[in-house]
Amino acid sequence: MRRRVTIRDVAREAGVSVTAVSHAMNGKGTISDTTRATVREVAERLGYQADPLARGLRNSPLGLIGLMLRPLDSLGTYRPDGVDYFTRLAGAVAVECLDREMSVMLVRDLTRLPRSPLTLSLDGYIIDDPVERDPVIDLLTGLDIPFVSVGRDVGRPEMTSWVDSPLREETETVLEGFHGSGARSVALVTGTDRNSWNLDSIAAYEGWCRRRGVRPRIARRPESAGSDGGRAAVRELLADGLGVPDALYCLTGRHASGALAELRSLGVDVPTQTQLIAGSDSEQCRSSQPPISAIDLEPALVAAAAVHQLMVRLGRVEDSEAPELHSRLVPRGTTLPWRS
Amino acid sequence: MRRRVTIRDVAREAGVSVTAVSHAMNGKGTISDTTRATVREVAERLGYQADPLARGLRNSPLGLIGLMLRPLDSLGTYRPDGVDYFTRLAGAVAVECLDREMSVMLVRDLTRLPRSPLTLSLDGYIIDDPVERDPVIDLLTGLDIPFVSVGRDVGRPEMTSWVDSPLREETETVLEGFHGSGARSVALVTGTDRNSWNLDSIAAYEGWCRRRGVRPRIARRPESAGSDGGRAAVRELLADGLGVPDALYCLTGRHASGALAELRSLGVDVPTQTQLIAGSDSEQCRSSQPPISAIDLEPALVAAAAVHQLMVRLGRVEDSEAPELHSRLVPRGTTLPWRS
DNA sequence: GTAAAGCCATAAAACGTTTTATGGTGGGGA
DNA sequence: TCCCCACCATAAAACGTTTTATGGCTTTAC
Repeated sequence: MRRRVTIRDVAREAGVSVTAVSHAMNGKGTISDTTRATVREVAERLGYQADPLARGLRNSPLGLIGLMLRPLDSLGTYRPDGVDYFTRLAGAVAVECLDREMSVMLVRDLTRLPRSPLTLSLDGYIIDDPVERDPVIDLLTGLDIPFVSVGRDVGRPEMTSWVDSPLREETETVLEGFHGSGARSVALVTGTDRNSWNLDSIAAYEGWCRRRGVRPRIARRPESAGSDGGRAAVRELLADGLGVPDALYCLTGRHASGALAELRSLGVDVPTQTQLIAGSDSEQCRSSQPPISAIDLEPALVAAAAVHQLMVRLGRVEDSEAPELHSRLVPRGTTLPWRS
Repeated sequence: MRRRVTIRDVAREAGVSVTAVSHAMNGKGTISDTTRATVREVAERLGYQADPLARGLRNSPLGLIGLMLRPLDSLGTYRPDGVDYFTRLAGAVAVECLDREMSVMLVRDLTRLPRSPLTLSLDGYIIDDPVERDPVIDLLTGLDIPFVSVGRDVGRPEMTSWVDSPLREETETVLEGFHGSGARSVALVTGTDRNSWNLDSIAAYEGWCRRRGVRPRIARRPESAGSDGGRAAVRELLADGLGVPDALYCLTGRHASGALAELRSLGVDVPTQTQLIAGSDSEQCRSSQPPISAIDLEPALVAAAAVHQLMVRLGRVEDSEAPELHSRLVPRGTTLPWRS
């Protein structure tokens, strides 16, 4: 019962050689039409499917790609409380793959040994938020494994295999929204990972400040510091002698929730005295008191775009235009009503 | 560059046989301590890792489990709009696995040929919401592949390898809540899939009605009918001559959003005339007007429990107690304030 | 002093494919 | 009649492991 149908069973049943079966099934070699038909018929009847492991041993594609969530690698745990962008992205990628007759597996940092099995045999990779000059990208490049990153590797301007949300416009939307509702002093709280998510947002913020004549106020805290990091960031900002900012843009949801708590415990009312937006929606944003206005990065769209581009690189689909990416501001209780 | 380090390379370098290397690495066979140490040292130096494909050919575990989302199989698409329980579950399972040095891949209906490659070589499976006497379970049982289901197979009372939310208590909470806020006639809208999610909820509902002396009113619509199904369910309920129910419990979020729309277009005010709760939270619930009160099934908890139990079955972990499951009612705009 | 019992190492088979190289048959051209 | 070639089919090697069977060498037991 345990035993599966092998190519030998088909060969015996069809009265031909193993080679004939292989050729008939894969359309290679030379074989007469009638033999091919017989073999295929027998294979179908027996429910034969080539064992992908045996096949993979000879370097055929497995129909399986890998997904690496780099921020979780550096975080150390794959279950950070209150962060759900990653689970949403992973689920969405999986679903995108299924619809394309492929599968996806989630993979840890490839440069950390021991690697989990199979990882070097996958057909391709999606790398979410690579760090600057990410060693994983060196590894994949060296092994000739195709990949697409979500977010640029900021240390490799020449690389083209990436997709990303329009960070610049997002930042612009947030800052202009703040400004439009009267906020003048707008501060930014970012993480410390050197990925495009942090660096591009900072650049966009600084550009906007320059154009608007606003003095930039930035606090950086490690992503791993969580809400404590957000609290500390607020204290740091308040210590610069420029007073309480009118608005705060925290890239990560956990920083935002810490920042909100700190502001309130300092007696600063949100949103009337200071408005707050998180750059990445999460459960913590939704369940804070008041719930934090946030940007929904639409991981489903990101996944669709990334998978599409990877399929192009794998030659499984022709190079059509990729789905457009855009994110969405979800106003909640930490922003004043904006003109929409 | 492309070529990986093989067991033969290690053997040559260490001056021993291939067998010796295999035994040294896997702790099997008989080998002296000194040889083992040498081999391990060489393997480490060369960065040797056994090829999982070659290894799998001999039936060793791949470190990879499969996840099947049965409702999506019957739905036909893996990307149903407005349903996010599945992506959340998939992501959470992935993350749970990573934290255990395993990987997970999402897999389509195994009984549908052609199967995607690798699927029959996986170490184990998690099957979300199996249907009654699910053929997939027959297949896995026949192949001796360990599995855990999320939700019971209602046709196999003898099966023990499952985890589930406390559906009975959930239903009880919802119905008692309705009752406590004055609702007397409480109707139920379910799907038509014969899984424990639907059937257990119905049983719990009927039991409650009996105890409370309430006349049961149930409408069933296919899950695939989406919000149109919800609209139709409401029309069906209103046609029974018992008037507008005081409260409605719709198991699926899409049915709930259709039901809400239909009620409002019929001039029934929600929540003052009829209250509404969805049994499974989703984006559609959150973005309806008004947002629909819903039960968050806490897919992260479900995933943790399921993965834990599967690891026990795989013998990768001793049989400790599994994480407790519970879900959470999220009150929004379609319920009256309840005493909490 | 011999037999039995470890101990250690290895050769070879097996896993299920794909691919390369080879062979056999029949037909057509010279 | 002979040779070459096209056409089919197959044997065998290869992929990188694990496992089984075997054998030589030391000890230990009697």
